[in-house]
Amino acid sequence: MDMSKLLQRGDYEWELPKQGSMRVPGILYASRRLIETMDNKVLEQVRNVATLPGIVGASYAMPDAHWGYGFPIGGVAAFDPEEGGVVSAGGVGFDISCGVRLLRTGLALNDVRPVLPELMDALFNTIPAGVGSCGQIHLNDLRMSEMLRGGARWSVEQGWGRPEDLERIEENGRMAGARPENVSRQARRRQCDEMGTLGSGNHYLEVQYVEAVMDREIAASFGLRTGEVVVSIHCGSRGLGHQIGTEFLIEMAKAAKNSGIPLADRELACAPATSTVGQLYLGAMRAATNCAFANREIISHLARQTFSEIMPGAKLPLLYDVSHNTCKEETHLINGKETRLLVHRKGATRAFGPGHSDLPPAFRESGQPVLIGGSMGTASYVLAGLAENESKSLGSACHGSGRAMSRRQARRLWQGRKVVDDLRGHGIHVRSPSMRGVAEEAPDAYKDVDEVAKATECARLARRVARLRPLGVVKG
DNA sequence: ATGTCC
Repeated sequence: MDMSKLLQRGDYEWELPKQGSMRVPGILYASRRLIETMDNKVLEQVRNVATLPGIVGASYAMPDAHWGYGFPIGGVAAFDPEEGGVVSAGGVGFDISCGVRLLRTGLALNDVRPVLPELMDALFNTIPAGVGSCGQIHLNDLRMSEMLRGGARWSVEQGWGRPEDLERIEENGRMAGARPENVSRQARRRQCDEMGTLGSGNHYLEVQYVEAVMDREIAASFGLRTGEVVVSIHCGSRGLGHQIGTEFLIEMAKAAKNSGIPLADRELACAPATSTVGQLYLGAMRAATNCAFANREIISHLARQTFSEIMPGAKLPLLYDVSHNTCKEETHLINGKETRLLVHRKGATRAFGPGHSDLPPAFRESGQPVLIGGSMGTASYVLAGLAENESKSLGSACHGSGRAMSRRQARRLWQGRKVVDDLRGHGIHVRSPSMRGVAEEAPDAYKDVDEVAKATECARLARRVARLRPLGVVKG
């Protein structure tokens, strides 16, 4: 990255000063090394987002930021609807409400290792993965609407999940304001056989163990102990979210033009939040959020069934489920005034700190679990939100290690089969329908997750709680 | 991310 455009505000904070048509400055949180290796495109996209109507505070980039569609992945931007603020489909991302959840198992590493190959085969056979994968659940139009309105609550009602999971999902597993009637026939059709499927790309189910605990008190309150096996699930709203994103990008391109919003990049397509298109998108996007919540709940149910067959008595309680591709209505303190905002987090995780009123009682003292997915061969992290991030990043943190290179570049450098064999040599069992997908997801195609997690803590966005090591991966 | 170009 061209460092000459940035002012260093702290060891882990960099400002892109307001200039030209920018309405607010850009703020990037990262170590010098992470900033240096970031694509110049990230800075350009942070700048572009800062020009959009109604943006408040700043256009933010998290330590894992990289180049995305219009908005950077690892970007946070909030807009005030009463000041002409916009909503943007590209600011949410194609995979609406993509997110991570973490299940504890109560099992020790040594109990699981002997059955690991068998366990991974069973998980791979039970949980459909890959592009266009279909599941056992088929939804007609009526049930589709119920799912889109009910989210994870609907899954639980159908018998695919447990009632006690719900308070451990953002929004209690059901996003209010969902408008199933705003979801097109095409989006519904793409989703009708895809519930309970993982999808492709960077989506996965990983069996991991707690390798190290950084904050003993919070780890204990989360029920995480060194050597315990956990399961992480990373996926989103599948074909439905993608279709909604695609359709509304077109509608928003028109809406921006009609509303006279100048776009620095056509990928920034957006509509005033109070406009017809803006409201239609919010209703559809919230329905897609419920689809993602429902999907992760069903996948958890399948994982629980599989575990109980191989490890009788294993319960797999949910620690937390949080999205990292969202636009949410939240109240934040802006210039000393409580303001209702539309907060876009694209490849960024909500990370509310201790005492936040939106958190369930279980996390009021610790702050919200922040689930950070690494790449296949490296680590994942559990962090906890910090109250001081409210004024820094509107209560947000990073979402993963972030890609360090394009998929095409990764395919040129590695062969999927060899990646699987290398990981097997490190004790990690990979199951995937696509060796091409595995090559694209090779561990070295990602940034160093340890450095990203450290920068997130040093920037005071979240506190590191535990480091997770993969044992087995089902990869889409 | 994605019925990876209806």
